[in-house]
Amino acid sequence: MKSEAIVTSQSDHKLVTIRDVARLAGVSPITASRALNKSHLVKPETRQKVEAAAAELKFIGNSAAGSLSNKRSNMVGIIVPTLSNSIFADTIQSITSRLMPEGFQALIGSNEYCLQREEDIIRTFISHRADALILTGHTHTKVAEELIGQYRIPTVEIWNISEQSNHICVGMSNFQAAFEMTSFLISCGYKKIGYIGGILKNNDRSRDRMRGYREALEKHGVPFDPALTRESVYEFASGATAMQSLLTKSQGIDCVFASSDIIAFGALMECHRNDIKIPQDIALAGFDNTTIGALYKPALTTISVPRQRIGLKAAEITLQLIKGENDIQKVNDLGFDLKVRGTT
Amino acid sequence: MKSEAIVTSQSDHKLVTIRDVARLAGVSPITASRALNKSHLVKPETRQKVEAAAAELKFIGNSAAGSLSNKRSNMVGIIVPTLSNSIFADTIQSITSRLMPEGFQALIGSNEYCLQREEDIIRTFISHRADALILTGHTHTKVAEELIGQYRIPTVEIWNISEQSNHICVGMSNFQAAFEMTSFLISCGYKKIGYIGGILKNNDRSRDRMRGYREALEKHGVPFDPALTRESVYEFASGATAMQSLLTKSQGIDCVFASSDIIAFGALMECHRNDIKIPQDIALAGFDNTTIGALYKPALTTISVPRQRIGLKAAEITLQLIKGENDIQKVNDLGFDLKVRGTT
DNA sequence: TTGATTAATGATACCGATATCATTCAGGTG
DNA sequence: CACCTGAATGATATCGGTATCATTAATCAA
Repeated sequence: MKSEAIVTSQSDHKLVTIRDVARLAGVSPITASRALNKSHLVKPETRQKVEAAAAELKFIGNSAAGSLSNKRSNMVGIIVPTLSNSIFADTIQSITSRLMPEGFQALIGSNEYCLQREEDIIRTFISHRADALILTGHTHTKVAEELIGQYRIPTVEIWNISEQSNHICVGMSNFQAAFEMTSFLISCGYKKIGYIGGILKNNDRSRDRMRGYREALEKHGVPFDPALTRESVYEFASGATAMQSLLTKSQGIDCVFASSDIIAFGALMECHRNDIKIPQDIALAGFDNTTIGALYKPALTTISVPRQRIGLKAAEITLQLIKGENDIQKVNDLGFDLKVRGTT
Repeated sequence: MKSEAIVTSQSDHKLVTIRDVARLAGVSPITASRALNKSHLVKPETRQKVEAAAAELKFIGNSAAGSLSNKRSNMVGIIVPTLSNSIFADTIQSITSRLMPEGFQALIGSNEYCLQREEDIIRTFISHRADALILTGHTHTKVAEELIGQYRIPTVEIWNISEQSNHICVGMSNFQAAFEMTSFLISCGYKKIGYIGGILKNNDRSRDRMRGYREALEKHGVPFDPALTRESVYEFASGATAMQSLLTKSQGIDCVFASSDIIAFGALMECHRNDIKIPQDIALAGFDNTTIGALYKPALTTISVPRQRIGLKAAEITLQLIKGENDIQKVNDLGFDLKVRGTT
């Protein structure tokens, strides 16, 4: 039977602390703490008493106090460019589902493709003393790198790989993938291949994909023509607009490589709208292998990126770093898959 | 000129604290604290000294210590069903963009449509002493409600509204929206209207939409026929499957109302694949007003939900609650828009 | 002139957990 | 039997901020 005082004022309310639990269990606070966290140090019988007391009081420990004392926040900061497309959401999902069971809370930030915002987010993550950071790509502000260094935050980069990076990275070669896709399109016999890429500024993934397109062309003796390229944000409508621009201003294009399925699908819609037959009138390839691209008929030729595996591996490495392990491979290439489907 | 010792061991490293800042600025720690947070309490000149010292040392305060002392974590917990579709991402985006400038960090959790997982997330949010919670919908476990009560966490519910809820809610009437859409479809002359809804279990939004569909039918004298309904998760492929099932097993359907654009678009793809003309052979309506639905030709008839405004208003109310304001409207109906477009 | 008021700053204690260093006691050893 | 060892528990200090109360000096009304 539980007696409960009716609390009239909100402010004078005291939350249950580990001392309350300890008192009810008849042990000292430290023993209670040990019983709840490092149970091998206490007698099973004691542990049960403490657990019963904690349950009875619906005790939820104050992790701020815990962090302050043991210098571990049990939080991991994750920064992605945006949440508004499911590509990064998948990665976040797999990171958190790996970290949560280990008792970590993910702090999630989106920088909206802005490095300064990323720096700000990193600053708040550090203020919360995140035990580790997971960042998208290699490109960060100088100050951000300095802060990471000064506060010694283990950091993992995802979605691109490079030997030159300051941090451990988990992903695939965006350059290589774009190179292979472009080479494939050339091998299909397409002569005038347009390109719709993401915004290049401060975005190593976009840059590497563009570079892959360009170098593949050049390797096969096709001159790179900037007039056949467009930049687009990762939105359907923007992809459609870019496609429209290519269709009107760059006559004779027989193929378009979009550096994201989102963009590609927007382009697809634009063609559909104008009764342009894919792939008969113009071929189309994407990047990322989204569900919608696979479902459309004809299905979109694309690069399959192991989004979930990137998240999982990044989480795995993060846990190792937090544990203090040092023998971790710096560049973790998880590969990609060229999915040849109906649009080429 | 800065002299910097080379730190060999990682563990003996001390982070800069406010005492270091205070020492460098020649003031006491509390004055330094005040200078950085409640600057109106110190002389401008002092503030500048402290700020200069903080900048010099690249000081980033430990918010765990701060929270512990002033009993405010400056964190707000947000739980959505999933991140894997952009609908909730938009709301999160607008919540965080309102909260960040006020100095709040969002804790984001996705329960994957599972109430028990929601309860677990709430528990970790409480352990971090989130100053407030923003939850999706009205349906939570009993324990979750108890914890929210015991720990007195101000809570806002989003994406549905109800007088019966225990909490302040911000959204629109999913029932009313589905009711109006169905009524509209009936007024168009469609005789046999199928329905593909989200999973009903533990999901008040799905239930309310289904109820809206059903009651609209009945009000117009059309008997509700369970054989014309399907449940689907919020994925393109699942919508396609449900559509396929309706097409094969429920002959004579002339219209389908899908309770989400994601589902509707999957259904659209299925029709496209089978050369079923929309809206000539069958009409189609969605819910949520996603960009892809608007872009497709014919564009999808749908319900426009003020996703960003829901987030903004929820953030606004959250801030008020944290400030201790009490005169807040309990039910905040932000309305919806019936977008009649090409598919009906 | 004096008491009152305000602005600016500081000393101390405290938030709630846990690291660290005792302490106690049972059981094993030479 | 003295000694050691390890298991279980406890006392105290500490993490890094800030609330609270105290102090000082300057301003002002009576």
